[in-house]
Amino acid sequence: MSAKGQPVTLGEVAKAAGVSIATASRAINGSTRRVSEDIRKRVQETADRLGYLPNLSAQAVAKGASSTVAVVVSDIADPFFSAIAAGVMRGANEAGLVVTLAAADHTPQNELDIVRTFRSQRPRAIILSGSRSVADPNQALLDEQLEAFASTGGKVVLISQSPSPFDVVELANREGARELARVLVERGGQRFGIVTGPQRLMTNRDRVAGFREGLEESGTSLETDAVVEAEFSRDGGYTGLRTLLSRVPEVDTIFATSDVMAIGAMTALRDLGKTPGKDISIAGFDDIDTARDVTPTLTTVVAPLADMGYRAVKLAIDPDAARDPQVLKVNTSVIVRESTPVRERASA
Amino acid sequence: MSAKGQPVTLGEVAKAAGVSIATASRAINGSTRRVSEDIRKRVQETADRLGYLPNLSAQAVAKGASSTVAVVVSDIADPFFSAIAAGVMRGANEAGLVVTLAAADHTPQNELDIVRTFRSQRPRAIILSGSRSVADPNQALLDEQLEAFASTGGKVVLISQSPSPFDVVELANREGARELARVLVERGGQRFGIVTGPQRLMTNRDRVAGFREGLEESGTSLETDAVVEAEFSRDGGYTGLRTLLSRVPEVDTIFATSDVMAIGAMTALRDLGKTPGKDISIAGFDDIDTARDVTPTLTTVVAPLADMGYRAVKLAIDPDAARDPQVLKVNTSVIVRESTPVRERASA
DNA sequence: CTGTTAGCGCCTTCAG
DNA sequence: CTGAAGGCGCTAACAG
Repeated sequence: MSAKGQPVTLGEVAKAAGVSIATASRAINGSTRRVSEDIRKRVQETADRLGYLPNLSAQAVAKGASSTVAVVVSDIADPFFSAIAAGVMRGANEAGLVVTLAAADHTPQNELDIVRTFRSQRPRAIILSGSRSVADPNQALLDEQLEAFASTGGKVVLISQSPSPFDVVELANREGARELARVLVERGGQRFGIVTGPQRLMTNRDRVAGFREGLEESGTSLETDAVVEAEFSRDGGYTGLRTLLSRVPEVDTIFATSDVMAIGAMTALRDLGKTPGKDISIAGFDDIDTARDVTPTLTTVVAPLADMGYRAVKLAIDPDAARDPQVLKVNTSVIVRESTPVRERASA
Repeated sequence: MSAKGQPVTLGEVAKAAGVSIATASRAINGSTRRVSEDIRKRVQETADRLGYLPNLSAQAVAKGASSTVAVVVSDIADPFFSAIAAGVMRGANEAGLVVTLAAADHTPQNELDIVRTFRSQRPRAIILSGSRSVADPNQALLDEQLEAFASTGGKVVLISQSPSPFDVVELANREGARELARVLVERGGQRFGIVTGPQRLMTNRDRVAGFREGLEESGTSLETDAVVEAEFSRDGGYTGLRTLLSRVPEVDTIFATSDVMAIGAMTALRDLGKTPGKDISIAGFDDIDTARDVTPTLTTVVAPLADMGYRAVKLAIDPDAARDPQVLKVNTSVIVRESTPVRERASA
């Protein structure tokens, strides 16, 4: 259609329409469109004809505010984070915002670098998803960056754990795990084991603590060796389960602190010649899509991940910017599937 | 630390360091840093002290080129696309580029809107992933947008099918499916069935055509009713399989044109009282992570998805911008798992 | 090597 | 309601 060239500029549209550049601006992108209707139409038409598209960067410099929201995830290929990202993108889309995404790859240092780069973009908001760590040396530096961003008018939303100086969308990890424990006891579980990700991540701490509480409330308890810590991934679930079974062979019900780990654990069980959902019950946390596609289908705690992402955006663009930091607690529910059949009590 | 305020600007750094704004620019962001070492150091130090971060938007306007690469996916929660996105992000990160992402949600109209928004961002490149459709009325409009983007110096890379006026990263769908067919015949398959996504998508066309070829080369063929079309999703796989079995009950081996569909089909099989990998063999395409976590583990055609995303970025930032459009063919390989056991030939 | 001077594309007072 | 002028933060010639 056209040879190499430069994008059409607002000035060109103005000239072609026979109006000033200011009028063109008001006609096309103006917030308070106080422009006579016929001129507005004329300008709009020539803009369309010329294929004019506003330059967002230029708008951002001029207005001092961009239309971008920046999101940090640990790993976009992890269904947990991609579900959150999907929700964020839906929310951003509704608000006419552009999403920029970066993966920290489970490395605090990367997270720090990413936030720095994001700050350079002057986004409207930065959304961080991923568990908070305890005693992370980088945490102070990260908070410093976020604080600085917030102090220059940026919004920070954490999909993580409170307390925090910023808005937080917080999953009811503890409560969800507690209810799961109760359900599993009701279904006849007696000897429990846990395969968990690193305890330095609050998510894992809370889920383990909650599960313990639920057990105790049901009059059961956990043996000392029955909690195995491994990588927070499918392979971690696999190795973690083997360790667990070698230490406490007689467990009948296993809680993995994420579905991804649970799925790895189920494969490990099979490789040990045991049938998950029959020889041993197993449950996870998150309710990722795959949970209903594995065999047996996986009992788990439902976390409305996409919804959490969506709500994080809503918090981020809340017009009442000067309010106090807010905590949005997100509730969970337990869904029982085939992996945790009702079992006979040996001594009841 | 600091009260509400504006971000630190280059001008402030310059003043604090006692140099001109131009020198500060050269010292910090200058490409050809022809600045005396001691001044450079001094400027850098005061920049750090003040917490200066360059304004990317301003840089983009001034330079007339941004440091962004824009990516369109159909659905980020789909493991197929999130794997590609992961690769893109890795590549972009290596090149110091920022990634902006949008989901078209399988709707051509959305895709068009997204590309328009992306054009406004003036990204360095736009990467489109997702199959090309045949006879899509929006296709012309989309191509027009992309053409316009390219004609103003933007790079377009398609993770899709050739031919195309743009760079393409193309998966060997046809060849992969053909090899899969051969393997399945070798393992004793005799009555084949296919569950496919919409034939309007080139991806499905090619995979079905290739599978057919492979069968014919092996002296087998497909019955007329044995190809069922359904939605290109897990649920499509589920319903598609039921239709297939009701039409041709005696099939012994099924090819689903994606792993996601295959997984839905496996669940459907079980719901019909049949055991996948025993009563009926089944295979998919893509090798998403879940393929090795389902039971039985899924035989499939490996598509190096993350790698494809990575390579798409590399193509996008290829310095030799003025070269002819390039097609990067990506090879596949078949991986045999439990879902396709060797079976006895009934009549051999 | 450094500073001065123009811009980049757009928005936004401020006059008319 | 419209236009002229200044400015957003930064880079890129151009002189010294």
